[in-house]
Amino acid sequence: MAKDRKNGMLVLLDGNALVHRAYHALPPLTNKEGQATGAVYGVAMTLLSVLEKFHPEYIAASFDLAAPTFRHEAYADYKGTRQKAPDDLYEQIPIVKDLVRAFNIPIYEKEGYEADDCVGTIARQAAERGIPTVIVTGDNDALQLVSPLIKVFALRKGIKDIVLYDEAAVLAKYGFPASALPDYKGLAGDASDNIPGVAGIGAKTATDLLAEYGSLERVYEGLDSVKESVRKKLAADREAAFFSKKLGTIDTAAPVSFDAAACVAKDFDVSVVSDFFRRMGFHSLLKRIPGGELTTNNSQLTTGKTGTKRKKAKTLKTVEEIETFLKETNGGSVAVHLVSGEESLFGGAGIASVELSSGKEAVSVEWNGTCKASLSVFLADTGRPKAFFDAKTAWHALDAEGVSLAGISYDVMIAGYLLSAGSRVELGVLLSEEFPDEAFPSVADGILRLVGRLREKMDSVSAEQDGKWTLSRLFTEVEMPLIPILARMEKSGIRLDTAVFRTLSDGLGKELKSVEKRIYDLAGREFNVNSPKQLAEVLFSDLGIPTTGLKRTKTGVSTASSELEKLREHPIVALIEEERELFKLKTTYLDAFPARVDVSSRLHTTFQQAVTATGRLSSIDPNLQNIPASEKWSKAIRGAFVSEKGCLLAGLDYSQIELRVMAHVSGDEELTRAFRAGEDIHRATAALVFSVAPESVTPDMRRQAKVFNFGIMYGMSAYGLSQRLGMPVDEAATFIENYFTRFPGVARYMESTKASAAERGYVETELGRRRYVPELLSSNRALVSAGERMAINMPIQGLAADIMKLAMLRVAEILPEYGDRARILLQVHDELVFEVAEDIAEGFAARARGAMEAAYELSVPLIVEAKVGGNWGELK
DNA sequence: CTCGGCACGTA
DNA sequence: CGTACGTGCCGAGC
Repeated sequence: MAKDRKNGMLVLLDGNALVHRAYHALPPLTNKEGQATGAVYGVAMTLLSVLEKFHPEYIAASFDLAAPTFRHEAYADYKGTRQKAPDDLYEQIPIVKDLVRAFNIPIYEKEGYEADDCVGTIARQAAERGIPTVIVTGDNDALQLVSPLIKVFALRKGIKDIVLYDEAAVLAKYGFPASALPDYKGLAGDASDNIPGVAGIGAKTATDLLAEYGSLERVYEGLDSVKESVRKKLAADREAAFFSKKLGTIDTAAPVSFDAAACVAKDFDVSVVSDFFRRMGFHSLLKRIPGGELTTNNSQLTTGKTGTKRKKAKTLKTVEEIETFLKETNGGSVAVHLVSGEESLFGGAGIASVELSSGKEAVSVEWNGTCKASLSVFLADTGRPKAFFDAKTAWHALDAEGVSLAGISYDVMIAGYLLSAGSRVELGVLLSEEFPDEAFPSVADGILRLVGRLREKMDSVSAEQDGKWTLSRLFTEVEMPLIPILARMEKSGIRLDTAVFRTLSDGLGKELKSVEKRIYDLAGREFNVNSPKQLAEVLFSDLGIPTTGLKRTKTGVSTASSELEKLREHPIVALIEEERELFKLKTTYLDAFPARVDVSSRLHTTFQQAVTATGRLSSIDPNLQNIPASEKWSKAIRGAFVSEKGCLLAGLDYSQIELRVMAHVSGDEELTRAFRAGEDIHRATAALVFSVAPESVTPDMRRQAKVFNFGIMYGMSAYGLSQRLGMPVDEAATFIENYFTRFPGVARYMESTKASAAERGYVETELGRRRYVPELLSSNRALVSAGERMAINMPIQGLAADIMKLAMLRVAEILPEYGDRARILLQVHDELVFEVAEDIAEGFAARARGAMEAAYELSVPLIVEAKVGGNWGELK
């Protein structure tokens, strides 16, 4: 939970306690020099988590110094029973100090004092000045410091298991207030520090005494009223009790003094921290430092906030300066980069500043006051063209602050994606690929430069495309206008009846228990059914089921359901399949989704526009494009996706869009004829390949033809087909041969696509969307075959995706007529889900259907089926 | 802890 | 040895 910027909070790190905790929580890691780094890694992880979580305004760390403390001088056995920590732990302490210094964090330490004395003293001093403080430690001793202004962030078992203790949490844990913890040690002692306490008094008695008397002193004052058995023990060890309390008390009067100015959390030098992480081999942590992924080994390219080697963007502070800057752009395109507070580990949530670049000049503007107001006008102005990397995310960030974004003219993320669909599109990657030797004064400047570079590249691709459509047209007329539509869909979300999910989950939980029990009975022992490894062991070794004819995976015999199918006779197989099915449903959907709904019970996905190799959208966090649709579960699960009161859901899906597209791109006469005649395409296919009259096609023949139709589009082999249909390979081969004789246009399409892909290295859709297929250049035959299948499929799947995007644009055009009474919620590749006011639902569905069918002209009809209902389950 | 492999949900 | 995705769990290895 990110806090506001300037929250005035102080974070104090107990260096030694964190090192100890991290050392024991992680396996013994080493960097490539063989240096032990496990504890350093753990502390680095913790530090990053703390910064990401609190964004403190002040921060400091403390470490023990070697000299003995007053505790050792007063008590020779202090920590006497503690095993000396291994050398490779101590070796890491100086490295952890380097880590802390790399982050520009001051260190407080004092000879004769332990780190927690320094931490306690600083915390007390800060609290006296009204500064809220969080102590980060791996040690519960610090809990005694908890007060209204002081909290303790304590690592427990691992390093991910962290609890933030305030007064109530300490009281709940111990049954007495935080301040009484030293008294508790006085009574019960502390074996880990070899603090004796009162002999014979343990946790239970100590807690009872403190709950009643409040402190050690009061216990002894009221000794007469304590029951005899305990009184005797207390009386005998009076001196030890007070001495133990003293030993167990953190000294908050250590000779250190909190210097707020010195502790102000400064933006650190990204290159220093990233160099440190590289030296340690912590490559996975690089991406957690803002701008860290943009740094190269020797920090040449640093687009983070504080790289030292590049000139800084000028910071504008007044509305006049902003207006002057905008005026000088002469209405030209301005690149915009919103800097979130999160991007600085010492910032906070929300937008912190905005970087703008006109090409001539790059500036940064703080996001507050009149500057924010002035920028808002600019951002909402349709007439001011603005370029972004990932405009949709910016749209949401601005929307969250009540600012509208219009005039999105260029998104370099989308442009980069269209130019290299399939490879990952990240700003840092694009910049270093296009401008390897340059540093940019601001991210916005890099974006603006990319606009120019990617536009040139796209123009040159478009120049070699001779159809009606080109990559540039696809970009300008389809992908760019789609951005605000997707943003609105994501913002709308879809309502989930969480009660339905919870009830289903409970039911499935019980069902799972019973299925598991039956599996264990049959197996003769308990094991983890969800572990393919353990399952294989049980099936093939314990139960002795023969593995002949089964596929193997890298790690052993496959237990995929298609393989288990072959073991049907054994009663355990059906149970395993049921277990997997129920488990998947429960964990992926039923348990995960209710936790993600907003206050209105709506679930918001993110549609990714720049990831798939074919032009489809993808849906993540959560994926709403793979909600079960099977006969068995769709009613229960999709039924819980409901319409708002007074509204209905409308589901409009393209019927057989990919097969229609295949008919279109292949020009196959028979396929085209069947679609034009409105025939059932699978039945028609079956009639042809089985050489029977359409009316004599049996359901099983139709099922086989359906498998076949899809198989063809994916470039399926005879072997694959035989597997799917459970027939011998030669029979499947005959089947395929027969198909291609009956559909010669499809055969020609396959061959010509493969040939042109091999020659040019890429395939395209009719709208100019391109996919490069480097696999075709491989010398590995399997890879080439895989490449051929991708090449065959992409123009089909891709054009279907293009058509759907066009349809979304056409539908979005009619939405304003309905005001806020109709909106798009979801896209599931060939289906759109709308939420519409009840009274107009049917009428709207008819309009939207018309828009979708007219989205693009194919040589065969595009047919859309529309259904209206109160929930998603009723729409199929 | 992080990440690859497996399994499985969708079109 | 059929395309395109995302997610959850396990278990090896960092």
